[in-house]
Amino acid sequence: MDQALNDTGWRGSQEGWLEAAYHSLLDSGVDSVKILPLAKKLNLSRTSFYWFFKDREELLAGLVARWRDKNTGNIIKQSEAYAESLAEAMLNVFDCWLNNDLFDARFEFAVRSWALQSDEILAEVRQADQLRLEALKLMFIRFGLPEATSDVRARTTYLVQIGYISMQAREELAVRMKRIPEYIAIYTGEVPQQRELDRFFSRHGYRPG
Amino acid sequence: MDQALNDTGWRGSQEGWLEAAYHSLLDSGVDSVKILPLAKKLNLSRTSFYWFFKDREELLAGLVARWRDKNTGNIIKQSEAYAESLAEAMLNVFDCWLNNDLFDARFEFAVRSWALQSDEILAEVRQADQLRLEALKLMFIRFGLPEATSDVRARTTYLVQIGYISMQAREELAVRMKRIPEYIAIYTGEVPQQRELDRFFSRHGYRPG
DNA sequence: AGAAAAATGTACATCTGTGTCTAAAGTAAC
DNA sequence: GTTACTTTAGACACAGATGTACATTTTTCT
Repeated sequence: MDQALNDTGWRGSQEGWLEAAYHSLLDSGVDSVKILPLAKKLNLSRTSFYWFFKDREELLAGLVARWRDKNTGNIIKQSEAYAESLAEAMLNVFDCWLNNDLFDARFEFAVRSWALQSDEILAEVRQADQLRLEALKLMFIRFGLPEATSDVRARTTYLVQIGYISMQAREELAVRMKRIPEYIAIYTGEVPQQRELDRFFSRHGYRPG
Repeated sequence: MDQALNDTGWRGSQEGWLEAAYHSLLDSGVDSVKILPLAKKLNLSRTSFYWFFKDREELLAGLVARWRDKNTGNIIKQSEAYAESLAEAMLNVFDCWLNNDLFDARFEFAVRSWALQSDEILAEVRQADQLRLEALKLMFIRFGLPEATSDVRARTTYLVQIGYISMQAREELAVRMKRIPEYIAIYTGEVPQQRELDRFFSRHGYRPG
């Protein structure tokens, strides 16, 4: 049987197994990340896995590292991006929710579900939450809101998104975009200017109409 | 070995297995709901399970039924409860988030995580979300808000809570209560009156100060 | 071409879980 | 107390997963 080879000239690789594990995690949760099924998907012998990883634990650790590297960091970065108004700053953060390269929502949900059965993962998730909330709160404070208000608004912003992820909704871009101005109004208390919205829409390839 | 007996004079029962399954689900997710481990916890033979349930599937179906009966319904009921102002109506809904008898947050999260690996459960969750959002939206409309605004505010209210659940935070009642007035202000656009807050605090056994 | 390294595959031992069949024990009713 | 019914547990067959040992193939380097 012909097999696709990678750069190295070999069929398997650490990356290959990790990638397969990632997809399995997103589709069906941690408990589906098992070596035997992954081997079947990859058309490889189960045991060749052990050449790249010590054991299943090491594979799972690789997944966590991947999540941490990708999702934590971009929210913080976006919350610190340049903006002339709070509404514009908020729209910068919203980039995360619409651009999968900045924030991988399905990955996020899978890891949070995983936290249910692992204290180690729960600790990771809690730390991520704290860092992200802190960054958002600072954004509100930077635009002059009082501390208590900033705290609750940061929570609202963040939790709505985590909740949305948890709903596992699959909605059209247009549907989500139509709600954006209202969300901005609720979160920031100020109505976004048309040019701010236009800039936002355009960078997400959306044409209102 | 002495064994606790139930009303019927027997050690096991459908309820007993279901209750054990429920706790296992909440603690560690669906995949932990296995007959063998449950039997160990209950100090019963694994096989006596099959006297009460056809198979594992039937046990899981029992869990879903329990979730549907408990969590879906109370949000709707609270959103329809009598209130003189939107802020007061909102506080009625908030009862759910603070009273475990009205809304079981951990159960909710466990079921949502379960939905990741089962299309059947995903459909259940989606239906529940739709019903709850619709009820909240109607509440806003009842108090005179425009439709689009009502929709997004209903989402905000609901999603913040789902997000909060997904954070799996364990916070003091006092910490959560301090944020309540801010949340009400964000969600409804109006500041709650002191007597409304006092009524709310008192029914949750909280004394500010 | 031959040697070394990298990767794969087969066989084996073990563990955890499911579900069925059957014998035994416990409970209630007469 | 005997009988009927309910519940429990032991034995068996089977499936899927993990990890190790060892032989084999494939690629790279010289």
